[in-house]
Formats: sequence, C-alpha cells, structure tokens
Amino acid sequence: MVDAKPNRRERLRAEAAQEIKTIALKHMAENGTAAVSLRAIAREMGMTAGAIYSYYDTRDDLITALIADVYNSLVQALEEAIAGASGDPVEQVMAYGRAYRTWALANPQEFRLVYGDPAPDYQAPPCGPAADAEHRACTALTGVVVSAWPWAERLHGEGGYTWDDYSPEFVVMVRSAFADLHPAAIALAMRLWGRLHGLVSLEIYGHLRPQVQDPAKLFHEELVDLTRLLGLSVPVAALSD
Amino acid sequence: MVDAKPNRRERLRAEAAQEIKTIALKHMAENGTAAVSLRAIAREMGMTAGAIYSYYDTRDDLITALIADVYNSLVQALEEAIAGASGDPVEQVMAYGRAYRTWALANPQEFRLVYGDPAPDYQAPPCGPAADAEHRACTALTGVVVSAWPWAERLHGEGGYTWDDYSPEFVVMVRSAFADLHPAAIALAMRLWGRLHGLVSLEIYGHLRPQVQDPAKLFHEELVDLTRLLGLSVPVAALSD
DNA sequence: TGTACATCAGTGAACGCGCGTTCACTGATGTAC
DNA sequence: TGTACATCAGTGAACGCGCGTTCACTGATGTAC
Repeated sequence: MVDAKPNRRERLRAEAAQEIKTIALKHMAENGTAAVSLRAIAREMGMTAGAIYSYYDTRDDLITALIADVYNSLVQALEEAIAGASGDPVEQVMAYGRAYRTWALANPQEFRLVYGDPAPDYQAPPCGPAADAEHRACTALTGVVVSAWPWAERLHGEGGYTWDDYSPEFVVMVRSAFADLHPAAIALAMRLWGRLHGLVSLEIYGHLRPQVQDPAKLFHEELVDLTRLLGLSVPVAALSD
Repeated sequence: MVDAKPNRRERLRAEAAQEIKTIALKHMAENGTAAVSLRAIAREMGMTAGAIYSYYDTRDDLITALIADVYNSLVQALEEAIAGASGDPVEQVMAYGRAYRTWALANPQEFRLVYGDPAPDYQAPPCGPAADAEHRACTALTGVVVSAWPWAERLHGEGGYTWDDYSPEFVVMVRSAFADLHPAAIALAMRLWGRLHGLVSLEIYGHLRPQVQDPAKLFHEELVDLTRLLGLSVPVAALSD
C-alpha cells in the first residue's frame, strides 16, 4: 500500500501466475485431474516448461494453489447461498445444500480435485490455504446449525458430545466463531455435510445415473429430511420446491 | 466340466492371471490407484513387461478386471452382513451400513478405485462385470428396504415415484428380484446408500479426521437415523451399540 | 535526460525417468500319430 | 514308447511418448545516480 504505482513487472507477474492456474483448471475440466501438467500449461501459454518455475517452485505447489482456489470458490458459493437466504434456518439449510450440489454439478472436476484424489502422486501439505477453506466451509454449515439450535437442541442436546470429541485447534477456531456453541452442534453439522456429500458424490462419480433418471428428486427429499433432523418443521412450500 | 484333467497349462495360466491382479492390488494399497503399472507388476513377478499381454490385452482391461474383483469383494461383504443379521429389518440395515464402513476402512484404496477416480486416463467400459456388481449391491440394499416396507410404506408410499423414474433395464432387473416392489422403495434404497456413502467417503478421503476424533460415533448416529427413515422403531440395545 | 547497473521472466537444451505397447524370437509344454 | 508337430508363455529389445526438473544464458524492464 506504500507503493502507489505497483510495478508493471509485479502486475504482469501476478497476471501470469493467475493465467497458469486458469489454464490448469481448463485442462482439468477437459481431461480430468490427471491432465494438469506443467509442460501442457506452458505449451498453451506459448512458453517453455521451465518458465513455470518462475511462478511455482514445484508441480505440487501449483496443485496446492489450485485446490485452495477451487475450495475458496466452493466456500464462496456456499456462503453466498446462506447470505441470500432469509434468516429462517429451514431456508438456510436448504440453500446451503442446493448450493453444494449445484456447484458440484457445475464444476465436477473441481469437486473431484477437492474431495477425491487430487492428482497422481500429489501429497497434500498438512495445513495451508486448503485447510483454511475447509474450516470456512465447516464454519458456514455450523452457523446454520447454530441458527437452528433452539429447535435442534431438543433432539441432539443430549448426544453425549464434549469438546474432547474434536481436535483442540478445531475447537478453538469454531468456538471463536460461535460464542455459546454446544459440542453436539458440530457433530450435527458433520452429519448434515455427510448427507449432502453422499448423494452428490455418488452422482458426480456416475453411480446414480443412469439407473436413477433424476437425482435432483432424491436430493430434494434429503434436503427436506435435513430440516427434520434439525428439529424444524418443514413449510409446505418447501415440499413442492 | 467335460475335461476331467484340466491342462496344467490352463491352471498355471489362471494362477498367473490371478497373481497379476493380486500384485496390482498390493501396489494400489501401498501407493495409491495411480501405482498400478504393467511394468511394475511384471518386475515384481520377475517377468518382462510384454508378458502381461498374454493375460490382459491392455492396461485398461486389467483395471476393469480389478474393479470387478474389488466390487465383488465389497458386495460379498455386504451380502454376508445381511445374511448374518437376523430377519429384523433394523438389524439388517445396521449390519449393511456397518459392513459398508468396515470394508471401506479395511480397503481404502479399493474404495477409491470403485467410488473415486479409478486411475489416470482410465475409461470405464459402459457395461460389464463392474456394472453387475453395482447392481448386486443395489439389489441387496433394496432387499433390506423391501423387508422394511411394511413399516416404510407409511412414510414413503406416496412419494410420487413411478417406474419411469429409473432406467428400463434397471427396473427389469430389480423387479425380477422382488416381485411386488414399490417404485418408491428403490428411491429409498438410494437415499440410504447416499447417507452411508457420504460419511464414509468423507472419512476415507481424510475430511473428517482429525477435526472429528471418532467418525464411528457420527456414523452410528446416522445408522440409527436410517432406521427412523425406514419407519422402524429403534430397539434400545441398538442405541448404545 | 542519459548512462551504468541490477533484476529477473523466459529460453532452449538437456537429464533421467517410467510408462504402454509391439514384435520377431525361443524353448518348454502339450498333442497326434 | 517314441517321434513330429503345434501351441503359446515369456524374452529382450526397441518404439515413441510426455513428464518434472535443472541450468547456463539472453535480453527486456526497471532503478540509481
């Protein structure tokens, strides 16, 4: 911020780093996660393979950056879905769920990158931006549970969960986001996540179609049942939605 | 069966074909699905890479055979779990679910092979033994729903499903297994499958641990809720199980 | 404004790697007479 | 039982491929005086 006119060099550098990721994602979308190769990217940019090393130290570094970007795009879609819904927890949980599936169907290879095997031989760094994004996604969903807790507590308050059921770092993070959080609320959020993830990942990996013509119908029933799990009564409007 | 003494050649051939698959699975378990390479297998067998082509026409053929084997092993585990449970639908659905997770945790790479990206550049054949195994798995779960249908019908009989919601071949197959099957029962089976799959695949791909110390606890709660979805009342014994 | 120097994105060639696949061949195993 | 032939699993060498990564280099862009 001290530097009023950012270097032309720096700007070009940032643009090129971005273009590398964009092309990598394009290749991934076209030919699967295995198709992310430094040489192929360089070829498409009209560059030499070695030039990539000005931007990323290693192929794995690029993939890590890719995962972070993709995860952030997913989390953003989820957060926007919640923000766009009314304060009603029923609306929120259904919006979150719909956004999860919609994003996955629109970005199947990205979904595989984040929730499947990232790429052959890729070793994920233990923590980093991807872990941050995962935390954000989890926090968003926990937020929905928190807003439904007045109803959900009746069903889940006695689940026998304590903070010891989670990793300490995770507890610190999520409790700082929600002051008077019940330990069982996190478990509930995880279960919600699992339900969304199950049908969506079966669909993305081709295990529902073509046996089932319209996975959306199954998914919607699960969404409705989610609200039951939260102890919420489902408005008639949502049932036909 | 006409040939009383099967060729020694044929026997050795079958053994070698089996050994190739065994070694492939071993490599997969050790280094991930990407580590299945004809050359590496041949090396371990003390053979030349070209020799593999006496047994499999192509690398993809081997992978297809692998997937079929693995899927059969999973389906067998599931079928045995159901067979080992009492006739009580509650026991059956919980046995099925537990077997699903247990198998996945014991065979994580195999799980990825079947439900994730099989291998880089692998193209699955449209139908074949893998599809058969998938049908068997689906049939087994549908069988559980059928046995619970007297209770489940009350909740799901009016779901608005018809046979047109499924592919014709699939309908023929599953109806031949269960004479008076309700279309909604299949949808219910798929939803059960989705719930099992969600938490299990999140766990296998490392998205639950270490944030959640004991995914089994979450999973068990889902199992209990599965019985609710089937309209069954949950015995007290199962709750503490 | 002009000159001398530093920076650093990108080059081009090379390294070594493992891969799937093909092919003419050898030699042991099985078969037919 | 012995001989002539057919089968066919496995050899070994080669093909062409794309990959990640390194390195001495060039030449345009930026900086300091």
